[in-house]
Amino acid sequence: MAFHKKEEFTQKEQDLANFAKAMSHPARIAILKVLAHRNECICGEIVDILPLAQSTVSQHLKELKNAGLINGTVDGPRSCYCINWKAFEKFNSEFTSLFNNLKVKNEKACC
Amino acid sequence: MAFHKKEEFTQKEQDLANFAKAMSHPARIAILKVLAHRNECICGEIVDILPLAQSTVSQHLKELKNAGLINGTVDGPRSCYCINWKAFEKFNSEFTSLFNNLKVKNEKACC
DNA sequence: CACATTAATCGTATATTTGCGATATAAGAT
DNA sequence: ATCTTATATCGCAAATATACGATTAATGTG
Repeated sequence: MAFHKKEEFTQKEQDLANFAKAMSHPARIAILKVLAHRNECICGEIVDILPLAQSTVSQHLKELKNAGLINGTVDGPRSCYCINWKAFEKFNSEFTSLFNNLKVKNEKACC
Repeated sequence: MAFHKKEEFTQKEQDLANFAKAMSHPARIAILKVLAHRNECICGEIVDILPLAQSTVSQHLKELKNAGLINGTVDGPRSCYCINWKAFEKFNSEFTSLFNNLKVKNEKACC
């Protein structure tokens, strides 16, 4: 990278990119899926489900948490995670506002 | 990575992750924005707009094209790109189907 | 034909991500 | 107090991503 130019873009562009980056690995998609399909929060069950080592899963969880996609609370020796729905709503609205307004008129563009 | 485990996940998980990866860089978000806001296809105007070298922009365009987010046609010495709206629709529906059904009942989850 | 223009590709340096085992931490159980 | 269980963190190796300049390819222009 020589010197990351990411700062040269707008904050919104960076935010969207960061959100996307958090979801840019199948393991993290799988984690989100597990979390989304439970009413209760999960802990290490994710480790059993995913084909990854415990430390790797922990790292993915940390990244999802850093990106704000999930919330996590430490409960003694075990941790509890769940989806941060507000973050997804924010992403969804920013994502669609970027594209959806223009979709109709551009549908039959040149290429 | 030692040996990429990405194949161990479902195809849908990989597809979603790939889509997200394609959007995981602010430069690529910016490119998509430019393409979305024009009725005509653009070529090297993107290079003028972005704070990146021509070769770098070309690389980002290639990644977006490989991921199927944009279409591109070579027209002599210049190239013409535009958004692949169908891909975005597919992503949007898969993305929302992953989460939206569960959103309402989980809204007030534990953490 | 020589030259300018536009964009892709190659080679390379550096940064970041992914993954794991080992270790540390924090609580409950014995 | 020691042991067990559940997780996080550290340190490292390998893979990918990011960025750029130089080069190449393709076409139009003088």
